[in-house]
Amino acid sequence: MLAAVNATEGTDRPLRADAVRSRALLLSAARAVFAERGTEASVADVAQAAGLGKGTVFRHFASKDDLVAAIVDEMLDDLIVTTEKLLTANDPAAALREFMTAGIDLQVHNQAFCDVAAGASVRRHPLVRGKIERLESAVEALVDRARRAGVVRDDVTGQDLMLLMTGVYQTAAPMLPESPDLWRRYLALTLDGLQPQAARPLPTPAPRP
Amino acid sequence: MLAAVNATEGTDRPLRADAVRSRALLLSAARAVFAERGTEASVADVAQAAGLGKGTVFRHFASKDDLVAAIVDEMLDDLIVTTEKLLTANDPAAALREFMTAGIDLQVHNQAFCDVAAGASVRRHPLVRGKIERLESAVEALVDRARRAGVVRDDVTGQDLMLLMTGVYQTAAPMLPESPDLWRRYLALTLDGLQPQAARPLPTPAPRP
DNA sequence: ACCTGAACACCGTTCAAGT
DNA sequence: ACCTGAACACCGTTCAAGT
Repeated sequence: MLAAVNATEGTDRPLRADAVRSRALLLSAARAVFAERGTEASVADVAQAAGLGKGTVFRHFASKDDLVAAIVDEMLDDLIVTTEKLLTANDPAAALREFMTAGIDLQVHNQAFCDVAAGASVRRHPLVRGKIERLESAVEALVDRARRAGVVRDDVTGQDLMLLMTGVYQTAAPMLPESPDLWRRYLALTLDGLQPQAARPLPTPAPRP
Repeated sequence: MLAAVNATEGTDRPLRADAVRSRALLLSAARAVFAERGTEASVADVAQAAGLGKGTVFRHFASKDDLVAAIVDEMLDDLIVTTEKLLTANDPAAALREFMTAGIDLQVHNQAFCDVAAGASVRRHPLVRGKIERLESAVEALVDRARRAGVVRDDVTGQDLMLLMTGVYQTAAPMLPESPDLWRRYLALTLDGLQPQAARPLPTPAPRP
């Protein structure tokens, strides 16, 4: 019930060699299993893929959510790096489009990431929330640049772009088994709505950052 | 394992009076419970809310999915009626916007409906699939009218509008607890992208109907 | 310190026993 | 015919017993 016996409980004294190995095996197994079958794959499945007992999972991660959060955290790091690189790209409009493409691609190829992008409980996990905010501020900078270049309407925010990124994926999701590229259609449609020329006043303000 | 003992198994001889009552109690309880807490509420909870044993649920519905499908089916019927009424509205652009609003409103106020609109397994249920197709053809007619009036770009289909309806909801979903009206922002943004003036060529064709 | 599997409270589903 | 709750195979999580 309480804070649980995480390997790094409070103070982080060094792990024993076998524990280091177990942790790495678990993370690697979780990456593969959750990517393919989503977060509803069982903890027992992850433990088996790692060649360990399922009790060991809970020695290293206080809950299944904590394990999922660790995986998703890595993926968010990758996306943050990609986004920050795009901040120095030549074409600000293309940079914005490439951020959206990278984020949606991640969801298409990783079932775990799109579970989280949609409402899964891991979204509220402190580790994940923090990373989402870091990503959001990088995207905010990306939008600012595009706005100054006059290639995006001036009433949209970085958070809008973040939400639209997952929204575009979700729009196409029901058809993706039959039409794996359909998300590109709804991305294009969304980008058309983001043009300054298309702008009509929005009825609801962006939520406070 | 097999087709299961649904109350209307194959031939539908009339139900006994107590069975009619039980079925009605179950449907009514399921409506309330699933609307509030989504489809992850347990069958035991529905049974308890109906004042019946949980075994009774499976006498009337072969699986939990069948029960959810019965509820969602009713909601789709309502949305179909609303949509068909809109076919005779004066303003074709407003009619399209009102369809989207009605569909999103349903998701905002009914957790079960938005579980299904997102990828839940019930989406593939034959009962639900059939109703979605009926709704889709009504929406197709709505789009045709708007297209002929020149108020919507000519490369979008009824299915596009259906997918966008659930997509707009999903876009706002993570923020809805804090900003319950935020979906109106993304609906407006999406409608801006649907204007003929905003249209740039789309990279991926609509899936075959 | 770390790993493990049996044990617990849940879930959807089945079915023998009651009316 | 219909209802019921115990029983089953799962799930996430805990923890005593092993190394």
